[in-house]
Amino acid sequence: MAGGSQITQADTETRYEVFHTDCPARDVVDHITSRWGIWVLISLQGNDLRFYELRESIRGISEKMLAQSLRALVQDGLIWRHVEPTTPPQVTYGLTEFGREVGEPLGELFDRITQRLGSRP
Amino acid sequence: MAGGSQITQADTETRYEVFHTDCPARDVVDHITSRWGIWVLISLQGNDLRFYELRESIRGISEKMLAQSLRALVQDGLIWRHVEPTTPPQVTYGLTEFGREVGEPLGELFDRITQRLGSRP
DNA sequence: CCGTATCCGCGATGATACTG
DNA sequence: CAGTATCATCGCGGATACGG
Repeated sequence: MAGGSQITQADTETRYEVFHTDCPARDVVDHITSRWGIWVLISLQGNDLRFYELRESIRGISEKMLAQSLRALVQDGLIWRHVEPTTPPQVTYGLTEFGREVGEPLGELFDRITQRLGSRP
Repeated sequence: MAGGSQITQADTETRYEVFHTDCPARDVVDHITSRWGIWVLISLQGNDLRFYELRESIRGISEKMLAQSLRALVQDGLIWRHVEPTTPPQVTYGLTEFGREVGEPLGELFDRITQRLGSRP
C-alpha cells in the first residue's frame, strides 16, 4: 500500500478492497477492536505487566476474557508472553514491535478523544 | 492529558484511570471499535459518501447496522449528515474535524497492519 | 433512495467454581 | 499466581418487511 501518509483517493479505493476479501488484516483488526483488545494494548504501552496487573488495570474485565484477549493478541504477534518457571509461576506480557506500532495510533486515538471530550472528572 | 507524544510512565498511569470511571470517552471508543464503526470511519476518509455507497463499500454490513452505526457516530460528533431535500432524498455523510482527527490514527493502524501482514493478494 | 420496525438465533460475555 | 472449565444470559447483529 502506498507508503505516504497523505490520504489520497487512490489510497481510499485500495482500502475498500480489504472489506470484501478474507484478508488476514480483518481478523487482526477485529481482535484489536474487540471489546477488550484496545484496553489491553493501551495498558501495555510503556510497561510490561503481569496477568493480575492487567486484570486490575482494566476494571470490569473477567479473567476469562482477559486470557482470551491475550491469547488472540499473542497469536497475532502483537504481544509476547514470558513465563518465569517459579512457584507460583510468574507470567509477564508486553508489546512486540508490531504491537508497539499498532498501539501507537491507538494511544493517539484515545488521547484525542479524551482531549476533545475534556475528560478527566 | 499531557500534550507530548512520548509515552512516559506517567502518561500510562493517567490512562489507567479512564478504565474505571464512566468517562464519556469510553462510550465513544466503544462506538468506534464496535463491529462496523471503524470501517465506516475509514471509508469516509478522503471522500464523503451517500448511504448506499457506504453500504456497498462495506461488504457484509446490513442496512440496519449501517444506520445504527452512523447515528451513533453522528451523535458523537465524528460524522456530519447532510440531507438534500429532493425526491428521492439524497443523504450524504462525511467526517467532521473530530472525525478526521480520530480517523487518521485509525488509517495509520490499518495501514500498518496490512503492511506487516503483506496483505493484498 | 433512505431509512425504520420487528422478530429471533447465536455467539460473545460474565459469574462461578476449580486446577497446577 | 495464572489460568481453565462450565453454564446461563443477553444483546448484537442479520433477515425480512414495510414506510417516507
